[in-house]
Amino acid sequence: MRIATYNINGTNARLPRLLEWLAEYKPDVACLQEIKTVSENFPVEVIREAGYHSLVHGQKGFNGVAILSREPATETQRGLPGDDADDHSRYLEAEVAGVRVASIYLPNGNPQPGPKFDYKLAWMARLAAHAQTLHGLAQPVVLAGDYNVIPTDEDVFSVKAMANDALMQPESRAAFRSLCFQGWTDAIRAVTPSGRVYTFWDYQAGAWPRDAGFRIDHLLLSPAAADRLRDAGVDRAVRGQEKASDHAPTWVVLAD
DNA sequence: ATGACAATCAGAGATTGA
Repeated sequence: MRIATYNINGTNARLPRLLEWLAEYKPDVACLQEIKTVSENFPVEVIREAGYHSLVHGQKGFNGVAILSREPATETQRGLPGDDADDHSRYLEAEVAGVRVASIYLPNGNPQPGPKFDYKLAWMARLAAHAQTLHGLAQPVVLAGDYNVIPTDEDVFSVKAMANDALMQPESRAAFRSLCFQGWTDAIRAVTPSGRVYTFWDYQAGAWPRDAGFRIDHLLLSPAAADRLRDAGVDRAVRGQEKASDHAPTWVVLAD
C-alpha cells in the first residue's frame, strides 16, 4: 500500500501534473495540501475518471487539503480540533483500507517572531494533542503532510541561509521532536537514516537546478504502521517538470 | 536587508507562501 503526501501548490495550476503523477506513480492514497480552492470547485469528476475517490476540505484562495484514494475513504476528522476560532483548512483525516490517514498542512509561521509564528506553535500544540489520541488506536496511523518544519541541520541545503526562517527555529524543531517522541516514526529517516533528502525546492534563485532544497514533507507512522513499513522516498523527478509544484511527492509503502 | 518566483483573487497590486 503506497501512501503519498504532495503539496500541489494550487489545484487549478497543477491539475495536469497531478493527473500525470497519479497515473505514473499510482499511489493508493494521496494526501494533498495547498489545493487553494473551495471544496465545490475541486475537480472530483476528473479525479474519479483517473481512478480516485476524493475527500476535500477546501478554502478560498489558499490552504486547503484533500485525500485521494483508490478505495473509498471514510472521513474521521475535518479540521484540527482544539480551536473553534481557527478557520484555516489545514487538516483532514480518514480511514482507508484499515489505515487511518491524515493530510496535514502545518502553518508556515513566517515571519518570526510574530503572530504567524505564534499561530504555528499553537497549531503544533493542537496537533500534538490530537496525535496523542490517534497514537492509542489499534489500527495503523499515518500522519502525512507538509509540516513546514526542517527537523535537523542535515535536512537543509544551507543552515546559514535559513537560520532565521520559521521552518527551522528551535521552537519549531522542539515541537516536531516532541510530537515524534510520542512514539511516531519519521518514515524517510527510518529508511534513509542520514544524508540529504529534500522534498521542497524554492522557485527562486535557481534553487532546483542547484539542489538548494530542504525536507519539510513528512510521514509519521504509528507503531502499527511502522511495523509494516517497507520503503519510503521522494518522487524528485516530479519537481523537475514544467509548471511543477515547489514540493515533490513524498511517500511510504506499507506491507499489505 | 532585500528580492528573486509563483499562485490566487480580481481584474492592479496586495497577500501568502517557504
